[in-house]
Amino acid sequence: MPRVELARSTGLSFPAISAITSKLMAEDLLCEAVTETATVWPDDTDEEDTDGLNGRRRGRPAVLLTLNPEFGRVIAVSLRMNLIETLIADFSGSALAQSRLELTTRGLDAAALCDLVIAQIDAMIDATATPRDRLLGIGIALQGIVDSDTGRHLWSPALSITDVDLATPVRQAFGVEVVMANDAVAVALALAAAEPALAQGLTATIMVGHGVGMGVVVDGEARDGAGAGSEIGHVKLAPNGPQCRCGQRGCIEAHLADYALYRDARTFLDLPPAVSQQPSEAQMALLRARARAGDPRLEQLFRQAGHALADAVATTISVLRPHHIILAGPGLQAFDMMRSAYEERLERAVLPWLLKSTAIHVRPSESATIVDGMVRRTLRVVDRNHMETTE
Amino acid sequence: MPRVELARSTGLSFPAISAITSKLMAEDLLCEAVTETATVWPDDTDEEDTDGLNGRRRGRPAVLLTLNPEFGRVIAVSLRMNLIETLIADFSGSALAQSRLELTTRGLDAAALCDLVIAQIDAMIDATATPRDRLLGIGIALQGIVDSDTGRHLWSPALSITDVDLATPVRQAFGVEVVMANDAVAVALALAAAEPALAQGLTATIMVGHGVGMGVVVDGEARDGAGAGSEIGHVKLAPNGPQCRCGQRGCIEAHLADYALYRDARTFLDLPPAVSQQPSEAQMALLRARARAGDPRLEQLFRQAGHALADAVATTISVLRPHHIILAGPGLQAFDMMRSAYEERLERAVLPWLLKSTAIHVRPSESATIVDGMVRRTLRVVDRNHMETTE
DNA sequence: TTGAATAACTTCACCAAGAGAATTAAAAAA
DNA sequence: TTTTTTAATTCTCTTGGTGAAGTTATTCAA
Repeated sequence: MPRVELARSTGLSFPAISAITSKLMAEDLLCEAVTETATVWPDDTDEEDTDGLNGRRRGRPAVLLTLNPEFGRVIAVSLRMNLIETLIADFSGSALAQSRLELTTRGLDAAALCDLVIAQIDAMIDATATPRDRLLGIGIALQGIVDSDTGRHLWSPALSITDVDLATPVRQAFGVEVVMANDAVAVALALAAAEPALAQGLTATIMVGHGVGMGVVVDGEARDGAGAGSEIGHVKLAPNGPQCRCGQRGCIEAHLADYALYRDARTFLDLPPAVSQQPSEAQMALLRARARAGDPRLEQLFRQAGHALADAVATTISVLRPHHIILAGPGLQAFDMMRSAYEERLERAVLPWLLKSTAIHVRPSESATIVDGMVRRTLRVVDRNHMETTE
Repeated sequence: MPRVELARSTGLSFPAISAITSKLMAEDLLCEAVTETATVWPDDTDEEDTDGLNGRRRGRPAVLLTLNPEFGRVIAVSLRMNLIETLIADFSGSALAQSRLELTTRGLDAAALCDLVIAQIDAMIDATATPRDRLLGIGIALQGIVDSDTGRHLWSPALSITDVDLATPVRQAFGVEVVMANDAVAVALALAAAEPALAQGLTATIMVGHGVGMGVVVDGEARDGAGAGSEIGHVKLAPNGPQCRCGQRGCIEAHLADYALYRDARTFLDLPPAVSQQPSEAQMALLRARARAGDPRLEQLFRQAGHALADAVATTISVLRPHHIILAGPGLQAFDMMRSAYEERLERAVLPWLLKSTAIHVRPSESATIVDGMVRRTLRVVDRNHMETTE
């Protein structure tokens, strides 16, 4: 945040940083933070003189620079099974307002969907009294297949329509940049931002929840274009496996996603029916509770899910050879029940030399992670465009 | 090749190109080609004035620039099952000499392997009377797992030893840059260079031969670091499938690689034994001939191989979502017998929206493709280093 | 309180890379 | 020969950066 730190991290010289930051401050994009009395310093020196003055050092103290939160705002939308989540954030990424709209998404046609998304965005703008010219960008995270080149939404389990262009109408409605991404990419970004260790090298985030998706992040940044999102959930484990929502059989998702577990459990257990085959969070919690209570059939179901998860990880390691794999999403709340089956299968499904060179992290993230990550992605794109235009 | 073309392709201004090229010419890196009488022009104009003068146009003709072949030389080594192939090329990438050394690679220890590789390189230098200071780089393409960060050779089916550091001794012996890569990456580069259409966007090259590997090329360049090479061959199709050389079971490779096909065929057919379980090219040709002659058991074997190939393609598409997939390597010489099974399986194993957005190309390349691609890779790295140091 | 000491910034002179305009060069067409 | 056309160079100028020196704000020690 202080200029010295910027100089160190960018490798640029000190005068260059000075020039750039003063230009950005003239644009009101950056501003100097109020000098706090208890400034925390990075403890990168091995000196013994750690005096009692709360980490203060001699010399002129660094002036902290922050993004001016008032420079503008971005809106992130997460569109998934029976849920449209919307969030508006200021330029520093802090949330100002959010909304959740539950509805049967599979009942929508393309026009209705666009109208709905636009209405949600409008509502956010109104709720926070955001001037139109202060809206800098809109990010839409989608559950399903996004064409990385065109941004079109090719297919989603949440929708009965295919090949939807959501970006163009929204861009026309608000006249700002619209960023489309797979929701797993958004989660991957949020997790990489939260843990700096995961923002080093190639990180693949497998998100297990309503579906099974994957996002790829390189050095903390989403990969542009092809290769950013992945449909690991629709890799086939067996030619004649269980039915998947995608229409094919034997997909990893059909063994591992919440809808698959709930559907399979209902064949031998009395459980309340799910709306559009999509169990709610409460229903999934119930399922886990019953399994933990010791139902051997449910235990077997979660063991099979563990196998499927191991196969997803094994395939990802073999094909992508990432430095890190993050297992994320609400589905991981049942990881304790999958663990032994997962580990046993993983051992046999990946070459040991590959397994050794990949670190696997389990982070059962919440649903808010999607819009959080999407805000980051959108801000990043807005930033980049701004640089290019004012350069 | 001419300066105008460089300006167009790089987007730099004309004076900039002039300055850069004249600097490089002073370094003897570039030189002007002799003005040929029948200069071939790019036919990018739609003008009707295509006179009979063999494509000549009005105006000052462009001076063709070429890399000075005498600027230096690079050596590429391909290390694979029972074979060490070596090639020395001039700075323009033209081969000057090559050698093939057949031996039982699995009998070597680390020191013997290093000595052997160094001896092969020495032989190439001597054979072409290359002054030591003219050797700019050495590229080594390996069958097996290469650690993209350290360049260590973690595991190879061709060797009984694991975790070998071949780069350091070779670098010390010759004092030049040593580039390590998976052999599939080398093939991918060679194919991308041969067909400009394949050098656009993300291209995954699946090489089927002694093993099954994959190389990833983005816009004609090998991806650096993690994610360049992939062990798609060791993705598992079934937990208890056929035995693979890697020690695990059910790998794609164990259904598809030449050694697997030959081994399985020998269980029901009289065929000459293979050296170290590695059938020769002649033996594989014999196998294909017998299958084409109409042996139903062999036809079934190749159909199963077709299924495994489809699964490899399906997994690659789902995880990587590339623009192009190239199926390459000698194993594809039997593609006609795999085709129907391959197509039928592929249809069921990939989401149609993904399949539609990936172009699949079949290129049964020869073995020389590996060293060819490795020369390109090495030249590219040497170039880059040169730029950085003289900058 | 008052001056070192220290560290964060700033200013200034300078350099290098590239852009645009005008100039020179080499060939075909008139 | 002269004109036209296209390639390449030269010149000037802007821009984005560096290094060296100067300025400012703060702690510590006399």
